Amino acid sequence: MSLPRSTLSGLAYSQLRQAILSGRLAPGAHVTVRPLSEEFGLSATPVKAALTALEREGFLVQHPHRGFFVPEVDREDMRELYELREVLDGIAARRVAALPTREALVGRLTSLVTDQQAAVAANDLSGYGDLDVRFHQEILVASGNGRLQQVAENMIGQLRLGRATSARVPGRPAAALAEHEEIVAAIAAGQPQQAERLARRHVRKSANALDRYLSRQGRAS
Amino acid sequence: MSLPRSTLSGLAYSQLRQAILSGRLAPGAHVTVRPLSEEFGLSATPVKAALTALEREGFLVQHPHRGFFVPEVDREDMRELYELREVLDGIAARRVAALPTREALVGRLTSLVTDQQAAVAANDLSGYGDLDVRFHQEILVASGNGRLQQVAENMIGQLRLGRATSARVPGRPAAALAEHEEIVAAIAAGQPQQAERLARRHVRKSANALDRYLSRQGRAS
DNA sequence: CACTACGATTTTAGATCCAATATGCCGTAG
DNA sequence: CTACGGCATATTGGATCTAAAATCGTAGTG
Repeated sequence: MSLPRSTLSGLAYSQLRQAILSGRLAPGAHVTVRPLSEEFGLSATPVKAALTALEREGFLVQHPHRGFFVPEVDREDMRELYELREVLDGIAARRVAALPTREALVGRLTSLVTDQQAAVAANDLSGYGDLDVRFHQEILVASGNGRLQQVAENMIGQLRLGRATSARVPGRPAAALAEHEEIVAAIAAGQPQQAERLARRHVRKSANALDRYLSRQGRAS
Repeated sequence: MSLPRSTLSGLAYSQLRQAILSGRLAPGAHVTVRPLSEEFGLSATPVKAALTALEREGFLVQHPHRGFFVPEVDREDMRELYELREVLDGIAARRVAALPTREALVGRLTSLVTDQQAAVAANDLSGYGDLDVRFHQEILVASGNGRLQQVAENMIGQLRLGRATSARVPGRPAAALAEHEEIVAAIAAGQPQQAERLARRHVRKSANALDRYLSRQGRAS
């Protein structure tokens, strides 16, 4: 949930969020007010408001009287985040599989899966990553539970702070794609329990693949 | 006079949060800055910071250029909140049932269940309600997932905004108590799957009981 | 040469001030 | 009697300014 765009605070909020998620403000960086207010052409007040809002969402951490820092998401944090995503994505899949009006959603998901196949075939990792995020977002939005959507998207955002993504793991995109197909099939068939089970397994497998990959990388370096 | 050892914003935050959750600031109320800053003996700045923080957590809603209002939690909101709580409490129960060090937790939970039996026997609804919150909080804290704890406690807080609680439903406390005992037994026995299943069913039953009760009340009025 | 104490600088936290916007009331016209 | 429009008021959103806390560099001492 973002602050209203009509206010300057809202403007500073979205700019800052973008800067953090894009990595322009690197994890560990000390975010100070004055350079930002100069960059945005604003005074300190709306920038501070944006900083406190982002702190509440986990995109910044605050040390009293020292300021705001971009958090460093370590493997333990990733474990926490994936553990939450597992159940959140699971309940979202369960819900949409029970929707009488899920026809249009299934169409959009099928189309996204097709695009994902093309991206995997072309070895376009970054493109696949974007499509993957959109796939999960479609399901979250369609779940009709605004709070669920908000919390899950926040977790996805925090995961992006740890620059590592499971799409980087060799062979993972192809496997994830097959799991996406299974999930869509369960949703289309109207099988809530199955959809939840598959969605949870999908997230769990992504988490495990990434974790194993990072541990290999850690030993290699 | 002793200055607050933390920040004044933090002071205003906890005071305000308390005022909202206790119902002193009723749902629908327009929360304005100046009366609060006078009541707390602070200037506007820390009060505004507290308001924006509470807005991010769902304890206030903001209309641009109009201000902050205490949200009215309707039955649809309660459905959303309980749906989330179901999976959050479920994963927490699953985690603690897999902990090798769950002995102390089981002791605390057993003691809480005993107190709950006393409260139910004495027909002390408010006392039971507090013990119920503490029961679920113990499990969340012990889960070791800080983000899970934070999100789940936020949902519990938002549920408290809807003044209705399942503890008010005739017969529900006794039933919930029995479910608590089952959950503790599954945790003590080290059965993660069973613990998750029972915790989810427990939340679902509370939600259903409350929803049916409210629909009866709605018709009666 | 290392360590500590002190002071200058930076930066946050808070207070106060100002402008822009929404609301509510009242009078007037239809 | 109702609907519309403008004026007065209240309240937010934002800017500026001050004070306090932390950091960093430097100099002096053991």
